[in-house]
Amino acid sequence: MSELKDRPYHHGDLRRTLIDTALAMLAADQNWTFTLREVARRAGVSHAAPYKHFRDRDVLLCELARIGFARLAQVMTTATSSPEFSPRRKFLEGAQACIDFALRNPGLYRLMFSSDADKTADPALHAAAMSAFGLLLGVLEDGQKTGCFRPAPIGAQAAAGWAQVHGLALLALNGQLLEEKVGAEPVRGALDVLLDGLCLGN
Amino acid sequence: MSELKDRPYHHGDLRRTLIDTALAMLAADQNWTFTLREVARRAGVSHAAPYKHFRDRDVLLCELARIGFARLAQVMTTATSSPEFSPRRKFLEGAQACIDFALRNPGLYRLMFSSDADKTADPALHAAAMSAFGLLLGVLEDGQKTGCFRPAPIGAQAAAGWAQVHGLALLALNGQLLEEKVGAEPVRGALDVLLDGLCLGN
DNA sequence: ACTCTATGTTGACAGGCGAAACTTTAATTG
DNA sequence: CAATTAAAGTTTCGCCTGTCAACATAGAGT
Repeated sequence: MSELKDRPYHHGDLRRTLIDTALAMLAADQNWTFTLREVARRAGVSHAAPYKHFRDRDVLLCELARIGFARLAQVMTTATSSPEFSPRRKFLEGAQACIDFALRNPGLYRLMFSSDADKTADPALHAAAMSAFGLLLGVLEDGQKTGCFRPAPIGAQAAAGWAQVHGLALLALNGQLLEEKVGAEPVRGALDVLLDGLCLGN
Repeated sequence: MSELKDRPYHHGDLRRTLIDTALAMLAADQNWTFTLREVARRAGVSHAAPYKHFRDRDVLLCELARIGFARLAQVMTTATSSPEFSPRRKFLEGAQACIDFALRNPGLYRLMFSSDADKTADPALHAAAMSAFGLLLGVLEDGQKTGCFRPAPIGAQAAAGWAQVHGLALLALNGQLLEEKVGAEPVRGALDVLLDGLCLGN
């Protein structure tokens, strides 16, 4: 590779480099069969060096997932931040943003929702995941208050929205939304179907 | 274990035994990190024996996934077969059956929808997955014909239903449908929300 | 200046995948 | 019915991974 051999013995910020390298690998690989040794190799560092920064592989995975949720929350926030959007529009934009994120970061998205990243073990990861969920709840509450959404139990609506978006993302990721089975714009179409169930007056 | 040492050199039906053993492991493990050697060990056979029946690990995985889809299609079929069910009821029963299946067979369900079981590589697997999808399409077509469901593009409705059910199943599997976040009966509630979007007259 | 400690390195071990070479058994066939 | 052949299991091997332990180095703090 292009790694200079004259790198000083101490890397400087290996922790960050490892994270960045792993994120790059996740971005490049649809596969996401991500080995710690490979990360070390690409970072130009010995195979055991990562253990000075992460107790074991799962800790690194958790950290990556946490970063993923933070990024996801950010893109969803910006997608839904426009104040003149109707709740319906906000829901749509947020959902699309989430699914786009999944398609742009397939490996990372899979990791975030895989059971490998044990959310119960890492409070920071759990919090990051919850912040994305909080955005959804906010949109729903807002929509109910303004009379745009039906006054159904908000938990049910949240479960429906979350499941729908997550399900669409995974199906899209796996290439299972083929046009001959599901039409030309399945994501948009499916979200419209769900929104008909969320919204009043149609 | 209880394996008799006087097993004849030839196992008899190792292929079937391997599949059954692997299924049992999937049923027992939430984890589903399933090693071929462990299967061989539990089947009381040397670690290379499986290769006489499956070219590599992925082939066995594909076969397991295929069986999973066949079973899923069966439980969904029986759940929706009652002729006096309304389309709405049929959808609900089919969806619940699918989610119940996922909860009863977490490892198998995860495998079925993981990218490890590459559906494009195995036509039989693809066909099995499609047969489950066909059930959904049938219910939707029926519902539209009888005027129970809205006359929206059926691909969009199918994508919505599929994504919703799959998403709910995965979230439930990951234990992410906690009551304080999402209410007491999130699955039923979420399905009702979606059905409001599918059905006419409400 | 000298030590201490965080950070890297090398080497080792267990365990997994998969290939090759070998052995045993069952089936086919002259 | 005996002999050959092919199927099904076994052992051995190389290469990979995660993880640990022992050692090396350099930068920080007294």
